Parts: sequence; structure tokens; C-alpha cells
Amino acid sequence: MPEGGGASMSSNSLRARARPLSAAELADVHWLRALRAEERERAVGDLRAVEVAAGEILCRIGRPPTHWLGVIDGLLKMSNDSSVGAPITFTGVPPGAWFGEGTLLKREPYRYNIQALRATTVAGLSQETFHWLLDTSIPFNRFMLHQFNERLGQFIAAREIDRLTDADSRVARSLAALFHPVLYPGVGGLLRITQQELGYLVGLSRQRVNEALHALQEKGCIRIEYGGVRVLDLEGLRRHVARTGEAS
DNA sequence: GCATTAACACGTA
DNA sequence: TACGTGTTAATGC
Repeated sequence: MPEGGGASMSSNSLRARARPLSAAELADVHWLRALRAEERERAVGDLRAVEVAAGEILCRIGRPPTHWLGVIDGLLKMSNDSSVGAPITFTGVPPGAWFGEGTLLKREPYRYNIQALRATTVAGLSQETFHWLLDTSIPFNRFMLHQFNERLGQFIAAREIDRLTDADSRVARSLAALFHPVLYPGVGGLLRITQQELGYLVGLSRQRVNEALHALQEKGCIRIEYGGVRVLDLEGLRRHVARTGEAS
């Protein structure tokens, strides 16, 4: 799938496809565990899930948000509007991630597109319940603070990745970011992502990503699997630096 | 020199 | 069959 483009969809059709979450899916909504019983009861009653097809755009720049969103399974990406200028993928959104609170808090339209890179299950909490939790639940606010704090760390890391010139290091650090255990607890040891998708995320060709992955596998940091990457040494990825001089 | 695109073979879901 | 991976060749900055 090329950068940008993809299927169009109204929020109405999303609403029509919404269903309650299964017990297993609810268990994957980690912030629920922090809530008090009555808060959790209301949140669970409000949560809905939708299946988003590959290429579908879940959030479109300029549209008003209606829900706080989380990835149950699959993979999304956050990007700018390709019609405005060069298409830029800002970040991948893996399982376990919850996002969109910024637009809800500011009560402003989306500033990014959120598009499914492949078939993805997305959960949504209505903005009314989101604001109710924000107004009443200290555990929920604590979770939010924690999430913001971790996000800030990711932001700094992203700046650092941008300054790295070595392609292998860029791939390593980008992978490490996607394996963030607090922001993306749903990823586990295996990240389901194709080398093509990783190329869009890092800003490299598929062939160069393939080469970088093999180099990282050689170092024992990861294991390449069909349609994904298993991380064996997260710290090694985070600290990855360009190999200094072979014999010159 | 290094990364990119294009092209192709091959293996897997 | 459709898709993802591994690899090579030609091209560009």
C-alpha cells in the first residue's frame, strides 16, 4: 500500500459497525485495572470495538473527535495529509496504544490522519465518558499523567532518531520505540509489522530495512519472523549505535 | 559510498 | 492466489 490514499469512511459507518468488547479484549484494556469499581463499570459499559480494514482512515485531519481510541489488535499509523506536501509517517500505533486524548482535551479537530496499515481492531471510549473519568477519577488522571510522561520520552527519542544518520541505528531505535512496554503493553515480544511498513515508519526503502534487520539479527537483538519482528534484546536496540570502523 | 527503485524468485498464510 | 521476504542490477545524489 502506498503512503497516503486509502479508503474513505464516515464516523457514522464506524458507529454502525460498533460492538461490545469481548472479555478477552477487555482484559487487554490495561487502564481499566487502575479504576475504582464504579468507574470501571461505567467505562466497560461505554467501550465499543470496531474492525477497521487495511487502508481505512480512522481519524481524518479536520474532523472532530468523538472517542478516545485504543488499538486492541493490528497496526495503525499516524501521518500528515499527503495532499498538503510530502507524505510523512510520524509514528506507528501498535496494540495496547491509547491515543487521541489531546484532541479531546483541547476540543479541537484532528491534526493528523490515523490509518490502518492492516486489518485492525480498535476500541473507543465516548468523549462524554472520557471527560467524566477525567473529572471524577484520580486513578484515571494518574494514568493520564503517566501516559503523558512516557509520551514525552518518546518525543525526545524521536528527535534523536531523526538526527541519527546511520540507517541500522534508525531502524533499531524505531523498533525499540514500538516495543515501549508502558505505552504499548499489547506488543509483547513479537511485533507484527512488515518490512515495507517499517520502511514507511523509519523513512527507508524496504530493501534497506531488510538489510538493517539482518544486521540487528546478526547482533542477537532481534529475530526476523514472517510478517513480524521478535525482540530479544530491547536494551541493545535502544542503545544501538553505528559500528565504528571496520579496518580502514 | 550509500540509498533508492525496479524486477524477479521463492516461501508462506 | 496474494502477500511478504530475500536478493540483484541499474540509477541518482
